[in-house]
Amino acid sequence: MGRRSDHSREELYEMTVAAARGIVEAHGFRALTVRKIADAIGYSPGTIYNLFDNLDDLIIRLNGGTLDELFDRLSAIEGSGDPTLDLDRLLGAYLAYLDAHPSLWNLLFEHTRPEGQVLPKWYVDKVANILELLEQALSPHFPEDRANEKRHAARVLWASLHGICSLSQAGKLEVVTTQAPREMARLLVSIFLAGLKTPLAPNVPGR
Amino acid sequence: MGRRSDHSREELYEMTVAAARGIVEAHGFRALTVRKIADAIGYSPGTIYNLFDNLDDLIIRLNGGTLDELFDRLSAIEGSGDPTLDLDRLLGAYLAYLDAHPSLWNLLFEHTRPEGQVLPKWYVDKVANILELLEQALSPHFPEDRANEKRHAARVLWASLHGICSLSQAGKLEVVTTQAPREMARLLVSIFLAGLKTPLAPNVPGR
DNA sequence: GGACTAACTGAACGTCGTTCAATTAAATAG
DNA sequence: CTATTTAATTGAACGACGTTCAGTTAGTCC
Repeated sequence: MGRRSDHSREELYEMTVAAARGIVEAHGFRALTVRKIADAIGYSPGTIYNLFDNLDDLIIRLNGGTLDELFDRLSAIEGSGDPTLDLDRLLGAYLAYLDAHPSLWNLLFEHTRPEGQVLPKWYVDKVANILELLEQALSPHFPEDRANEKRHAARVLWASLHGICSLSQAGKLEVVTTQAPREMARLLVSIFLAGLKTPLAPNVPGR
Repeated sequence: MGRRSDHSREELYEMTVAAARGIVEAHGFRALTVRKIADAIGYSPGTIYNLFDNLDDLIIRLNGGTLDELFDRLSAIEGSGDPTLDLDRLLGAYLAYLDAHPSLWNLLFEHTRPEGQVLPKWYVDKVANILELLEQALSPHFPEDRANEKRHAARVLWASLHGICSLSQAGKLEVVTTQAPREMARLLVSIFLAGLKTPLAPNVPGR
């Protein structure tokens, strides 16, 4: 069979990503194969390689969409100026998304590129946008001339949250509580904020 | 060819795990295949299935050894009773191991079992042993009747450290600094400890 | 020395990501 | 309107993967 033009290139692109997303949400990221995606959209595997470099590329695009969604949820909540309150809201929205789309969240972090490959700039930018929201919430704790420390703190907090969700979801924490990640994340945020309230933290890089 | 008995079953087991470890350290965990392991030890792929349930099982055994090594390094440092000092030493040893064996550390956390599979008890116990060390270091911050909170705090700290190392190693943090994980981990520990020093943290579940 | 057991092999199965010559439809030119 | 070019789509093919298992052989036991 030759050219079909049942769908435009853009339509095909959207269909492919949507199909991939559907497979991941329905059967987990281990079930995501090029052949299954092709089946789902009614095209052959080869066609997918006309749209994406390879499966890794496709996954990164899909993950980009997930980051967009996450950003939308997080940026929808307006800041109050109180870090404790704002962080609590951000955390709530984050965990709500994780609850609603565990498989997508999983794909976001469990997928790793082959060595040597770096993430494209547009992807890194999406992450930076989310980190920006965290920085905003942390702002009251840092004077303007300490923007760099704020940057670091936001990244540390983000990475820590990720660690909690990641390990508990993977069952690698020997946790008994059912609602473990939520409680642990709350505990982290409270300890973290209490730590930031102390006038000067020791051990800060560059001490 | 039939029975060879060039090696005992135990020897064969050790050889296999060692070969797997060598491949991971040399070429990363994506390069770890049953066929390559078999090549490395001079046996056929089928033999490996005489020793392990499957590749997942083999990897978990290998990871078990990594956990043992990590525990050895961490338990070698004797506690001083000062949480700041002790945590700093633990962190140092942890990061030193991560530096020395990045690929093993990678395999430890990037490997995920197929859904439904749970980690064997002996594996979970090894993790618990490491967490015990963290709990010990945190002890001065918690009275004896708050052992449960100590438990939680140790797990939160461990998971957070993991998140930092994981994300920065995967290049998913948009970090510019080269020595990023080390600095970030130090920052986390200092903020975390400062947070624990405050008599009462808000939002802690059940406090 | 013959029967039994257990180790070991290697071919085979089904799956995967990926490539590419061949085919065919749309787009363009004359 | 026809001929030519261009681009989309296919499906077979390749090499590699994890895993299985009938068949072969070497050690073990009586």
